[in-house]
Amino acid sequence: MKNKRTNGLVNIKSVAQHAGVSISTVSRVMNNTQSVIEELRTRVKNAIEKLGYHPNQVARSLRTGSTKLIGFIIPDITNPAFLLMVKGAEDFLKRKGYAFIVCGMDHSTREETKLLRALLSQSVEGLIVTCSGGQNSDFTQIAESSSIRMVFMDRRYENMNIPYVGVDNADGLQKITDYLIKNGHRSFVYLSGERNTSSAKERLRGFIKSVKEHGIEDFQVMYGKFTFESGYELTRKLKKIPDAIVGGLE
Amino acid sequence: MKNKRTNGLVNIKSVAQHAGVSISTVSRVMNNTQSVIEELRTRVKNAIEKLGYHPNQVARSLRTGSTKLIGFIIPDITNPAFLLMVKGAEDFLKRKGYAFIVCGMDHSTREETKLLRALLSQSVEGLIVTCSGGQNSDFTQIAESSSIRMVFMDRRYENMNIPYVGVDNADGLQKITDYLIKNGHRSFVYLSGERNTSSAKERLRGFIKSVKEHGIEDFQVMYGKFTFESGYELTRKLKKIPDAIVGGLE
DNA sequence: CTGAAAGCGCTTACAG
DNA sequence: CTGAAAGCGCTTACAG
Repeated sequence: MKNKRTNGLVNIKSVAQHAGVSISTVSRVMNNTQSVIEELRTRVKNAIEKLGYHPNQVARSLRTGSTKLIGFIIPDITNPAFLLMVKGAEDFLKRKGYAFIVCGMDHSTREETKLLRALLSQSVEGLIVTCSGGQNSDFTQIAESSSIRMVFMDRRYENMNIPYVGVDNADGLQKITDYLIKNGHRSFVYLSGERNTSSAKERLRGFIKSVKEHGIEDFQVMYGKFTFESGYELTRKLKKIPDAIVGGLE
Repeated sequence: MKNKRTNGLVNIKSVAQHAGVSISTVSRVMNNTQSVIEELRTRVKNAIEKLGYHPNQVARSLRTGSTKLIGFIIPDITNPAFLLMVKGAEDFLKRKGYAFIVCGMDHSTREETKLLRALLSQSVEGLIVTCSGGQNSDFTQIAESSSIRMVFMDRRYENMNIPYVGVDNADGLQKITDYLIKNGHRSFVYLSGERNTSSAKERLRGFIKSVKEHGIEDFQVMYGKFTFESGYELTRKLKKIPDAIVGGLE
């Protein structure tokens, strides 16, 4: 009943023998893919139950090409902001029978490329990516030549023709800044996250648009990272206190 | 060059044809598992490079029984405390060529069992588990009959003969409480996390041991969850303010 | 409705 | 050193 190669899982053959049917029949009962007469069906079900059989998903994947595996690539696995987005997807896809490979690449473009390769080797069926920076030509090339299904989340590589899900960063920051100006603030400091990420660029664009439209000239842009610590450090460097500080951080 | 079943990945056969060798030779070059004469070796390497070949990990897994996949089961994927532990393991195992399936079970025992089943089906080679509560008989039974390699992290099921990595909760809380008593505090409120988890029990034990040893009788234990919010709510319920509040939370 | 057979893409004894 | 063949555990045409 135990087998080293398969983590001790019983295989379809042993179920078939135990039930006195062919493996085809066992497969049909499991997947409900063709009708099987009641008699055999119950024998198979009993055997499955008795042996504690669970189908080997690796073999199934190889055969069907469907791994039921989705890969996530995010900048930092310990940042709750990213994990909340992952959880949203997880709650939905778990019900569809998918499992997840979540990988952090520590904001590293090289690591990002390595992860893409690793996840492709694992034959993930789809990939959700919050990318590391402004561009990554290796990543782009590999992804495009692989025909993997993929979607960007929160940040994207703009030169790639890949679907993207994210908030309207530019509009959000513009509205925030409009609001501050409407309330009488006239001098600004803007704190930006990693300057080459799409989200940082879009947010800055919204801020700039607002101050320009209102003819504000007293503003300064500071670049840091998408962390609380970075916001703290940047503000400590301030020479003079502005009317308002706008944070385009995470 | 593209193939629907394999996400567009080139297979070993096409590499072999392109290089004019057998697939055995391609495999040997890739895995460096047997010597191959220079001439063939370079032809294979060129073919691999040119076609952008990456071996299908699913097929390799089925053959070798080694999926290079480690599963994590943690109570909540959005809680940084758990993710920091995951990251520690990740940093190490990534260098060994392993990928990760991280799953949150929302503190649900039923979900925990489902995840175990799913991860076994995916043929993970090992499992790292921070468990949901004090016991889960389905979980125990499935795990034990599967011979999966497994280790508990931070919390464990005490009735299982499985390795466990965690801090010495009892000793820690005892020292904290000793310290407070030494500094003159005489009345205590103890805030506990989910009362049936091993970590909550151990911590409470350390606290109790300390107060008993010092003959302190003015203490009260309150049960909540391992969250900041829970700590807040519990303290709001306090009728009178003690000398010290001891938090056995995360 | 059922079973025997082919095949998914690899690795690895086996024979030469 | 190399290739042809078996086999990992499934699914799915194919024949009956």
